[in-house]
Amino acid sequence: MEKELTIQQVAEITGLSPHTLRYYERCQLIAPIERTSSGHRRYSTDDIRWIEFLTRLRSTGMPIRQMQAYSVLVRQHPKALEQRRRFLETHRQTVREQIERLQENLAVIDWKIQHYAALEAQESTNGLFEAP
Amino acid sequence: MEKELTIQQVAEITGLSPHTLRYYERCQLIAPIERTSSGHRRYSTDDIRWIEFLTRLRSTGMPIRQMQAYSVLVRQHPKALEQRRRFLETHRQTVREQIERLQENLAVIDWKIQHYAALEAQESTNGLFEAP
DNA sequence: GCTTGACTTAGAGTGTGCTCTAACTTCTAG
DNA sequence: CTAGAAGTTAGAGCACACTCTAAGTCAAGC
Repeated sequence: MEKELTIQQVAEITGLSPHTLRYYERCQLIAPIERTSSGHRRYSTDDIRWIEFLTRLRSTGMPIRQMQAYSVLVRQHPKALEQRRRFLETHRQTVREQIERLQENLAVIDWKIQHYAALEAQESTNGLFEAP
Repeated sequence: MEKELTIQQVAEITGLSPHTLRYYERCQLIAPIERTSSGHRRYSTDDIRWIEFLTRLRSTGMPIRQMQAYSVLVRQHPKALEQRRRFLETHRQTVREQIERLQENLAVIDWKIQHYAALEAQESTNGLFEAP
């Protein structure tokens, strides 16, 4: 059940490079991964799940420092559920604000596109009148 | 009508630092700004408008390189409306995708928060049963 | 047994987008 | 007139998040 995956396989699954996977482990975003007798990493499916959640935090703009704090919290205080929840709630709020700002800016870009389209239309109409 | 603003005033209006404003000019995101006889910059309201649009592109994740390309297009080919529109349409698409990804990840974070809340509730219920 | 390719480490290097420094000039208020 | 605040430049420095290098070890197929 608990598949043991190589770093290369995990890289393919998660979309992170082996370099980045090792880097995340060094930064303590990931707990020390199991090793074979020869020192090669073998990832469990739980590890994959954790890495996948990490990448969600990352791609919602959470800095490495904060991810570190959360990772340490999860590993060292597994029973501090409320603290974890609060941490995620805070992040959720920043993500919501991020989305809102993006939508505002998107609206302005939309408006500009409309504006250009209108100018283009006007231009071609003028063309018609100018060349009877 | 055309107010002439100092770099400090523009910094306050736009939220960019004077350093960043000079940097943007060096990178050709901004056309060379008018100068007083002594060489100090004086920004026009049109300059402000342009800078404000730039910051929208920036905060929707457009890299400086692309902003450069767009700026040069606007300045050097003021009549290439269709090209500008296409450029913005392309960017609009990437912003939409960005928002979508954020919303997906937000949903997962939401789910986790719910999950923690449920565990917390369960814990306190157990507490009730354990201490009659 | 040997080759080829994947894995290991510590540490250096890279790209992006600012951000600051130093040395100097200029403006402004008293 | 002068102090000090604000402006100028070229270029150096910084924070972040990777990304790569070098030198070596290990594993799998022939």
